[in-house]
Amino acid sequence: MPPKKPSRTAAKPVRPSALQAESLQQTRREHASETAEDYVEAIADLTASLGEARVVDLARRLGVTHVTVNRTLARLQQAGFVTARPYRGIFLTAEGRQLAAACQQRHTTVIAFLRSLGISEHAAEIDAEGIEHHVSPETLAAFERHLRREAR
Amino acid sequence: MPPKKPSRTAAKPVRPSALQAESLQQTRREHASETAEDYVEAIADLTASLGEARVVDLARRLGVTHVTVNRTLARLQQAGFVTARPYRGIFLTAEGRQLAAACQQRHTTVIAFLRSLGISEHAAEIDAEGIEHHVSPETLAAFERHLRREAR
DNA sequence: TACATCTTGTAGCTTAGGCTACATTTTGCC
DNA sequence: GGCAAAATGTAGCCTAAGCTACAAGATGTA
Ligand SMILES: [Mn+2]
Ligand SMILES: [Mn+2]
Ligand SMILES: [Mn+2]
Ligand SMILES: [Mn+2]
Repeated sequence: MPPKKPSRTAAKPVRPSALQAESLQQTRREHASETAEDYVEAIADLTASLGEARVVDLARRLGVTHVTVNRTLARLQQAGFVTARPYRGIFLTAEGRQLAAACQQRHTTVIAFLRSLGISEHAAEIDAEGIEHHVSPETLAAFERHLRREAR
Repeated sequence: MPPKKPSRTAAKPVRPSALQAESLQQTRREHASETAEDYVEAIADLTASLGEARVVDLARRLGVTHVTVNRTLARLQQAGFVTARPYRGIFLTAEGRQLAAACQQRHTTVIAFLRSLGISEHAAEIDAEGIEHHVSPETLAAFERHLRREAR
């Protein structure tokens, strides 16, 4: 017989499709909030070190043009994370500060966790910037647990 | 004096902007290849279990409509990862199979690593789907090292 | 063989996030 | 105060990735 006749009436795949679909949908949702998270975190960092966040500073730090920053800030304002008046600095709302604090904390934890595995500072910084947005509360807790165990 | 007069002549921020910009740019590059990776991996899985990958199967597994699958497949064909003839199944090129194998391996490693930290199967599956694309070779090696250590 | 159902394809819409080019406002400095 | 440079804003372009609605081909079964 020929090697593999595709049976039209689906035999069960190894990894269930429903679970992978759920995972991918969650990943897409995380990507949708990722920009907001990186922006508020950057704004909080800049405000802490410079007293305010300006469009150019954000553009430099985020690695995009000031145009991209401007349009994104408009959305973040709509979403209630920042306040901005034309030609003035950018500031976080209470909601924005809360999100920023959570993101800063998570970012720090992810980097510390990667470092604890012996990963170089440079690679840890780079990988953490992407990984952080896909770390569920359960996984974040496991990272913290591992760090506490390491500290013993 | 007022609390914080923003000095226009940038004092050095805590986290250097250049490093964060580099990290974010790398994250965006990873997102650009993410769709291709998830697709070839799904095509390989389906081909292994069903003998071929069809548009509907991919749509179900990826959690999107068949329209989205169709347009993405056109791009993957352009990129040389898959071959497809109208109304026929989808198949990987040699390059596609190579990418799929690497992604399957990495996916497996990431899940095993998360499980080894005590994370539940469900959370591990979901988080791995996002995390996998942001794991550099150095970090992947660290995950494997940790798994070998655990196995002792 | 006919026909209903399943599958695949396509037209056209939306949003997000990049960009260049150019206009306008603010700021620093003489 | 005036002016150049810096910062900010805006118009308009691109691509990716999602969608609904509809068209057309393929398949299985009566
Ligand atoms: Mn971050
Ligand atoms: Mn990030
Ligand atoms: Mn994935
Ligand atoms: Mn991601």
